[in-house]
Amino acid sequence: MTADLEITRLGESGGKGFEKVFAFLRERLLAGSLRPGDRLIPERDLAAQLGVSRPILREALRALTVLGVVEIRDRVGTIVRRPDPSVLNDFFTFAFAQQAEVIDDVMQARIAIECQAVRLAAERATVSDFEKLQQALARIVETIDDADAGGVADFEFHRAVVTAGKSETLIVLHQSLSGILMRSHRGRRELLQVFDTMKTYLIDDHRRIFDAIIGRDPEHAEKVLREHFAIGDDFRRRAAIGEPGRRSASS
Amino acid sequence: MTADLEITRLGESGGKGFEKVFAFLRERLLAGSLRPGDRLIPERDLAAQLGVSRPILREALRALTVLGVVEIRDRVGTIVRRPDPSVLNDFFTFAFAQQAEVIDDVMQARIAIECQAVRLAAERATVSDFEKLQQALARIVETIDDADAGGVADFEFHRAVVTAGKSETLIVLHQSLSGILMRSHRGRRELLQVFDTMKTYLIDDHRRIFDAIIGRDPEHAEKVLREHFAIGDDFRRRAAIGEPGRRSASS
DNA sequence: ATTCATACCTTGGTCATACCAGAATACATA
DNA sequence: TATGTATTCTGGTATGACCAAGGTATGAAT
Repeated sequence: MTADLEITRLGESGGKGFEKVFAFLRERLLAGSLRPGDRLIPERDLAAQLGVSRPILREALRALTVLGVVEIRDRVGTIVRRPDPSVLNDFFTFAFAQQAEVIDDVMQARIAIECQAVRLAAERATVSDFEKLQQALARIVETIDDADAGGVADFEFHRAVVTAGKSETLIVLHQSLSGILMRSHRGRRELLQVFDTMKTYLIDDHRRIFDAIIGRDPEHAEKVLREHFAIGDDFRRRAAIGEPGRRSASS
Repeated sequence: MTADLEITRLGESGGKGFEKVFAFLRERLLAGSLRPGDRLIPERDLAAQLGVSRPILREALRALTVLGVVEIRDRVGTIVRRPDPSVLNDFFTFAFAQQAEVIDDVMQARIAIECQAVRLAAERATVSDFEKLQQALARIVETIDDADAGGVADFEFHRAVVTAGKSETLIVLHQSLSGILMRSHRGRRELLQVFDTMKTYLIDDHRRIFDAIIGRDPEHAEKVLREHFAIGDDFRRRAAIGEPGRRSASS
């Protein structure tokens, strides 16, 4: 369906062109005049009705695009999108990137998200989730000797945990934060730092997390996951100071 | 200072105009070639170097603007901004507008953030933080009979807790999530649902959280905070189904 | 030499027009 | 009715131009 905008007295709208248009569209979007799935009228017409040129109208539409509010489909039209939190990725990428020193800080947020998610997972996980977790766990065992693939498997397991939590918001935040960590040097290095003593830690810890979820024990699940992060951090810390870490994992 | 972009082999960059430019700028921003405070070269020059027209270049710049990455100053230039979390609010306004059903989900994320933050707070809080928390606590007691002010005081306390955690990432996320919850109907209603039995709950719970932080006990702090949320959720649930909730707060 | 007023250049803000390519649609044909 | 083709519609992009005000250099006045 095409949403025909009721344009009324545009001249008095404050702002200079872009600001005016953007504000107008935002109002329509937030008020609900424009609903997900609606298709805006053609750019030329809309620009004319709003009293601005097409380039300016497009600036506003593009701005709404990066906000995930609308989607401009080539040779089709501009349609209102269903609020999709995934656009947060772009934002977080900018917000936290380039600040290498905040990686540890971002990690804290990831821990926060996962610890909450694992609780929810223990309550909400379905049989399907169990299977996914099982597979992820198996993958970790399989790739235990491959640094790269192992890192991916590790990440996938954690992602499966969060997914099992069934919280869209947590899933989105986790995805965003993971992206940041992935891009960081430390994040990549982490994937490579797999010495022998780490293998059992990796496998056993993840299995315990899995068991806790299966056992529907949120409290224990979080506890185990939290320890998992603590130990991982310990490993990373040792690696950072140059200690080979060939000794046992006893702190 | 003016950041002169080293343009190299632009033709091969994938994407169609806007996408190409946006990707290029994003890469520069993320890589650190462009740092906060830097001023981009004039639009005309930049457009020429990137091989696109000025309108397209402006679309990309405008997109970066809504992401809070750069700031276009009229008749001055485009300068790279320091990551400013405040733009998240504008963003979330769209992302979760009129989607009341996701409020509970967002709340899960808030719980996640705060539970992690309170742990950190118990470890990192300074004397200054203690004072802030003390004041926030006192404010809660003062405004216990005022629904509006009380709601604000409650929020301020939680904010103080997160702040005391000294994690920029958690602070940013908390602020954003709080913004969403504030704007929601349920969020506002929550502030109004202050029946008598809730008063002691409000005061006692927050005091216990405060004590746990003072006592440098992360484990206990999280436990208390989590219970606090659970009870609050219980209150809200009862209010939602119409039960006056005059009974005691026992489970 | 210092101060200050003025003209000039720069730079973002905007508009109008034009062309392209492909999706959507209408229409003619088998 | 089914199908292939021509037309229209729509976004994607490029040019060139004009405006207004911030910056700056110039030069006169002190």
